[in-house]
This record gives sequence, C-alpha cells and structure tokens, in this order.
Amino acid sequence: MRTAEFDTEFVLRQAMHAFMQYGYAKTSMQKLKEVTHLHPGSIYAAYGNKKGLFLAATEQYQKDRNQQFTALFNDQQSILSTLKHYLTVIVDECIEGEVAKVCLLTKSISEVEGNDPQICTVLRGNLNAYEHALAEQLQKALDNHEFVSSKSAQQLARFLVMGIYGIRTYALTNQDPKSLQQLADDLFAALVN
Amino acid sequence: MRTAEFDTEFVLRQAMHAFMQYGYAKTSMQKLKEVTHLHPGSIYAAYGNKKGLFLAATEQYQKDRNQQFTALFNDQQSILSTLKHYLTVIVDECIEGEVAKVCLLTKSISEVEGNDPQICTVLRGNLNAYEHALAEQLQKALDNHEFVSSKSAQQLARFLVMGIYGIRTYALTNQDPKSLQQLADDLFAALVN
DNA sequence: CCTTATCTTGAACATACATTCAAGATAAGG
DNA sequence: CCTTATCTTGAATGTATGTTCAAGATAAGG
Repeated sequence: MRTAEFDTEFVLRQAMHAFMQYGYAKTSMQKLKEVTHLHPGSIYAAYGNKKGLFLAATEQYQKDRNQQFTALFNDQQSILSTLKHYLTVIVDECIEGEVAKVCLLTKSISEVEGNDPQICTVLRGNLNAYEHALAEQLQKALDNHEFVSSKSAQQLARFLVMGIYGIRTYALTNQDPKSLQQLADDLFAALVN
Repeated sequence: MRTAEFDTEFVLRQAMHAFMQYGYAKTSMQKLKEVTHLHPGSIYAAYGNKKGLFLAATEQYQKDRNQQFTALFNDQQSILSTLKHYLTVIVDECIEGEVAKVCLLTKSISEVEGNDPQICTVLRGNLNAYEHALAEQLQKALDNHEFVSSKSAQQLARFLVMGIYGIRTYALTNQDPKSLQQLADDLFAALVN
C-alpha cells in the first residue's frame, strides 16, 4: 500500500518534449530517465516500455492541444477571425527558438510510418480528430454565413490541415517569419475564396 | 592499383530506399550492408561513415528527382498543364504501396532538425533548390501569360511547395486517392486564381 | 609476369541501447 | 506500531549499434 510519488503530467510533458526534440528512435531511455527524473524501474512499472511512455506522452500532447484549441475557438469572436489568429499562433510556434516548433504527431508519424503500425494507428486517429475539429468549426462558420464556399466543410478542413502541415514542414527549410506569415495569409485567402 | 567493383548508383539507390523506409536513425549499418551488398570495410572506405553514405544517397536522390523534373517540364506542353500533371504524379507517389511514397529530403529534415546541423544544411539547400526550380517554371508561365497573378513567382512557388509538403504529410494520415487528388486540384486552383 | 597499390572480406571492438530484477524504502490498513 | 503491499532505486544483462583493422584477393603498371 503506497501511492506513486511522481507527477504524471510533469513526467509526460517532459517526455513529450524530448520526443519532439530528438524523435522517437533517438530519444533514449537514458534521456527519458534524465528529463522525467524517474528511474527505469518506475518508468517500466508505470508505462511498460518506451513505446508505452511515448503513447502516454502523445495522449498528453493531444490533451494539451485540444485545450488550446478549445480555448481559442470558444471566445466570442467570429470563427474566421479566430481561425486567422490560430494560423498566426502556428506560425509563431514554427519560429520559437527552443521548444514546440514541431507537431509531435506529424513528426512521429513521418518517422515511424511503415515500421510501427500500432503507433501509426494512434497518431492517425489523433490527426483525424484534429481535422474533424477544424471541420466542425468551418461548418459552424458556413452555417453562420461568415463566408460562402462551393466546397463542403470537410473538404475545406482537409485543405486547411494540408496547409498547416505544409507550413510546418516549410518552416524546417525557411525560418523567415515574413515568409511563413505570408504562407498563412495565402492559405487563409485560398480557403475563404 | 585496382578499381572499385561495386556499382555506385546501385549502392546509393539501395541505401536511399532504406533511408526512405526506415529513417536515418533506424537504418542500421547492418541493413545498409544487406541492401547494398557491401561489406563494412568497403562502405567506410568509400563514404567514411553512415552519415557520409546518407549524404551521398541524398545527392543521388536529388539527381534522380531533378532528372524526373526536367523531363516533365521540358516537354512541349504548357507549363500549367505540366504542373497539374506533376501534382498527380506526386499524389500517385504518395499512394504507391512499396517504394517512393515519401520525400527523402523532407522526411529526413523532419527527423534530424535540431540535432544534426550538417545534414540539415545540406537538406535545406536541396529543398531550396527545388523551390527555386518551381519558381523558375512559374516565372516562365507568367511571362508566357499562361495565367495572371497578383503574386510573384517566388511567392507562388513558396505556396506550391508548402502545398506539396502538406499533401505528402496528409497522405500519412489518409491514403484515399480521391481525397489526395482533390487536395492537389484545390492547391492548383488556389495557385492560379 | 611480377610487383604494388587498392579493394574486399569478415571477424572483432567498444559503446549505447532497452529492459529486468532484487534489494531497500515508504505509505496506508488494521 | 507493526505489517504488507507497492513504489523506488540503481546495478546488471543481453543485444544491437557504428566502426575499425588486419589478412586475403585482385586488377593495373612496368
């Protein structure tokens, strides 16, 4: 009879940042031990193995992202202006020197695609949920007549996530804030026209 | 006095496909030995180390891509129709079961970004050259009055590569050919409008 | 045809890796 | 306050990793 001592959220966020920085393969258990301040026994007791810790970290990441997303889109602004703002938030993330900078989900799925179906399935599920959340907002905006489009909310959302993935990848080749913001503006314009 | 026996292009293409499938970190020298049919001594004599082989494979990849690109855009069609066709080629690549499927450059830069500046610099250079090649074609299309745009060829090219990166990433979450082709069509439409 | 420079071969090496486990510590239940 | 279940600790394990190197093979130069 004894309760675990470590703070789960702290551990998972630390692990999450390590995975974002080094990637899944290159994040060693040694590194994970250091950043989580946990001993191997505790990690293996709590999460089974490295993959288990990664999946738990992924879940935490998704939770945090959801919270950020909901907070943004639950304000009283119009959906379109919130969306425009959301894109600048992403652009800022791509520039930030140390942390965030990449999406854990897309980075990881790009790394393990074709090699770990279990991880891929989880990540695909998360990314599909993200697309779906954007589709919901776009549908609301259409219902509110914030804009008109010949395309369905689903098709618009697909185009939008494609653009977001694209901006994130492009940022790996070019960190110029003006260029990235221009891309975000062009994407937004392409969406609502 | 003796000449090397192995076929460089074969070795590099085999290595390149291994790196595309498993990623940089997870492609072991063991695997590279197997796919290249080379013994460690030969690999290290010819390329120094794993990174050297990777960079050489990257160069081969870029060469092959350039050839494909030049062949496509040197036909007698209009640039815009060639570009539209080029996008469907990319969509097909994203679907193909076994090979290609991903871009070695973007996959690798996503993996090593922040951890291997040397590799990143090389990959960034290659991707910037790719963007530049697209800008050249778009400039020609503008000069030929194939379409008009309020944006510069450079800005259009940036938007285009962003879209291509986006489609490739999106394909990791959704392999449906119709959805991917739709994205390509939407991207093309956004470009020329 | 012999020499020599270079390539090939594959065993050996040190290190780094994910994981295990037994001993020690500690909180809750009675 | 003692018991016991559970957590923590960290050394140990086996495997896989990238790399080296010396011995053997072979093609070109004279």
